[in-house]
Amino acid sequence: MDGMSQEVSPSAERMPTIRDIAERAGVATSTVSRALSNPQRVNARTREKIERIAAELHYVPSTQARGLSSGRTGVIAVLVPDITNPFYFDIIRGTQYQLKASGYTQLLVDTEEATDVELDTLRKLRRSTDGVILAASRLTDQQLTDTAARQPLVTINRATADAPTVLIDTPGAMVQALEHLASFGHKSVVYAGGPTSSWSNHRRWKAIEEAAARRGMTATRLGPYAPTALSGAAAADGALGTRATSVIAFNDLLAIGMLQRFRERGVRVPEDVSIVGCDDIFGADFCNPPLTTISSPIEQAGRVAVSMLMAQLDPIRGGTPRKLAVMPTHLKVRASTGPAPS
Amino acid sequence: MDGMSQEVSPSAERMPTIRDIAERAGVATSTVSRALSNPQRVNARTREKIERIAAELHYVPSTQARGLSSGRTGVIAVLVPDITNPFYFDIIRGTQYQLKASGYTQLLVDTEEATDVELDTLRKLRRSTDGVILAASRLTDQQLTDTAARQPLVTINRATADAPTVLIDTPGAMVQALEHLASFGHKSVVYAGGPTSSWSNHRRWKAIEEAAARRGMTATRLGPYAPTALSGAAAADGALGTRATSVIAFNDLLAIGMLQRFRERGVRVPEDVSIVGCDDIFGADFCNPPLTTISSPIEQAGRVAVSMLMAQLDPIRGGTPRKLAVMPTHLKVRASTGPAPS
DNA sequence: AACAATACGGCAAGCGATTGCCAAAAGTTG
DNA sequence: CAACTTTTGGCAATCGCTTGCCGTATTGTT
Repeated sequence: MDGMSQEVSPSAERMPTIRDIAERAGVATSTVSRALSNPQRVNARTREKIERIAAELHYVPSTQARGLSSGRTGVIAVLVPDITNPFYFDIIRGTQYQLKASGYTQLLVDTEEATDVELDTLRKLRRSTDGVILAASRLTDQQLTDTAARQPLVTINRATADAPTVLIDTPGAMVQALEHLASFGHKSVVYAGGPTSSWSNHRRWKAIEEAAARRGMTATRLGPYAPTALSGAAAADGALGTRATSVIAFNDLLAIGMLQRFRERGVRVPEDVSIVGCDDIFGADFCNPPLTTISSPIEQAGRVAVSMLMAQLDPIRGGTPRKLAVMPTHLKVRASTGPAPS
Repeated sequence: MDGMSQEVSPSAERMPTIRDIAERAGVATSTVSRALSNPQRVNARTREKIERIAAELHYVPSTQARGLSSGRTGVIAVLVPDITNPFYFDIIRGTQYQLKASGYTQLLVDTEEATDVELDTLRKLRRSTDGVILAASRLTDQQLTDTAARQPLVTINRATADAPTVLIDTPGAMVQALEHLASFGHKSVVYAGGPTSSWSNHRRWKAIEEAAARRGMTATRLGPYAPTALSGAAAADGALGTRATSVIAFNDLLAIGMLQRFRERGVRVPEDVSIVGCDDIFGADFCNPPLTTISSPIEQAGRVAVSMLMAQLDPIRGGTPRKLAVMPTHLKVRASTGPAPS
């Protein structure tokens, strides 16, 4: 008995390498490498033998070594401003799903709504990823251009000339929302704006401003507010100050926060004020009242972003990469909007 | 002009390596390596010079190469059963925050509530990560033991003898919930159970069963239900069949789904039936009615898990690793619970 | 002043794969 | 059957960085 020599610490036994396999199989390491990652390059019998031994040894290739020599890492980074914002769940879901299907690993990073964190992360990731998907980037045009020149990139909800983009057509739906409100007799609307550095925020406001002008409605812009339920209180109070009868919020988080604040202050929704959110996040359907909001196939946006990135990484198989994909949106009418108070 | 030779594709220019820096600085690569990752090992003047050159060149070390030679990857994987379940947001937030502070990169993986995906991921990750945090693992005890023997591991909400664990004391709060219901005169409670493979699920039921027995209440177990709002409909219908006056749900997702279903069916909450959730997720405070639920410092659980893992990875600095941390919980009473119908 | 200790930098051997190049073996063809 | 092509496998260089081992240069100790 030599039970004393037992090793307890994890990963004590050295991991098998292609060399171990090569020795056992009586071939060179190059053959093992080919058998495992380029099967048709090697004789079927040899390959089977190698595969069997690899399985016996519980061989797992080292992504590090593979990446070092091949130049590819098999990792795609997905950067989102705030991981706890439910809007990004579905995007993340979509990218994760599609990346997995393409044999890539997803590296998820929360950039904390901060430009410098985003920039810094991007820099660090340049070496260790094959590409990145940038959701709702807070970067300036110049920064984005520079970044796109340095690493394969796809943006979501942020148009650039330099990188493929997936756009969710919320501005289009904002117009629908406005018409919906107009049909209820609302003459005035306030837009509870999001972060100044958000590109979508500007687009949404522009769309509302224009559509309101066309319809002879008064549109007021408030904010910026942080895109969180907490900020909803400030936004609600601000909206009340304008005496507008309806509000469109930058996103559902903000809208839900406003809903809560209105309730606290005894303002009835939709009797006294109508409110429209944006994104149709988790919770929009069960808040009180359920929120009229702008819905879109967000998970699909994530999937599309991945496929655009894949096309960029492998231009041969991917064909001419699409430079722009626009996801359709539609207004989902629930109970937070109603006739204007008379 | 030789504008023709311009390269357009991203990452066209070769990335600078320590060799480039070494040449420019007139030192050996080993010195550069030390200056950058072991600063006190090299003379201050040399180091500064190297750092300056590195900055000029926009040098980014290759994590691949670093990992290959050092054996450490700087990556910690966090595995969660379902990335879109809001419960995990805060955990993820917590781990992300703490990992970043410790200089690690977080690799987030969704195991799709599937044991085999979990196992497979774990295997692949063995080579490419320094450790893993396993939230609400669906593995069997045996599988968990094997895994813990192979790679540094910390579990959340799943006790093992073989790995440090962070437990959220929901069973304790279940007792509180039961007493809360009892004080309202409820004589019967149904537990809308979660996935069979969930360890927490069993613990929660055990706690309820015992506490109910002590108090002379009738406790019925229903399920298993998928821990999603969608399954809430089935759970609600099931609960109605038992004629119990109160229900405790496996988690808030399920509880919120039940809330919606009860509303559809004209069952009033809490007048006809009281309902208690678990986790206090995003949405629990603004659903209709706001949900009485079990709350805990979840983000902190994530942070604690990371620090336990760090202690495991570096036993010298980390001191004797704690094997168990229990996060306190408490009942958060909102409007979904009330007096038993007479 | 003689000796020991310490600081600093270089050499070179890896880490575990991939891959271009080459030679031997096997298969084709007229 | 000779000449040629295709398969198949091996050799060895690389990828970029870390690190053990050594030789000097510098500083400190009696």
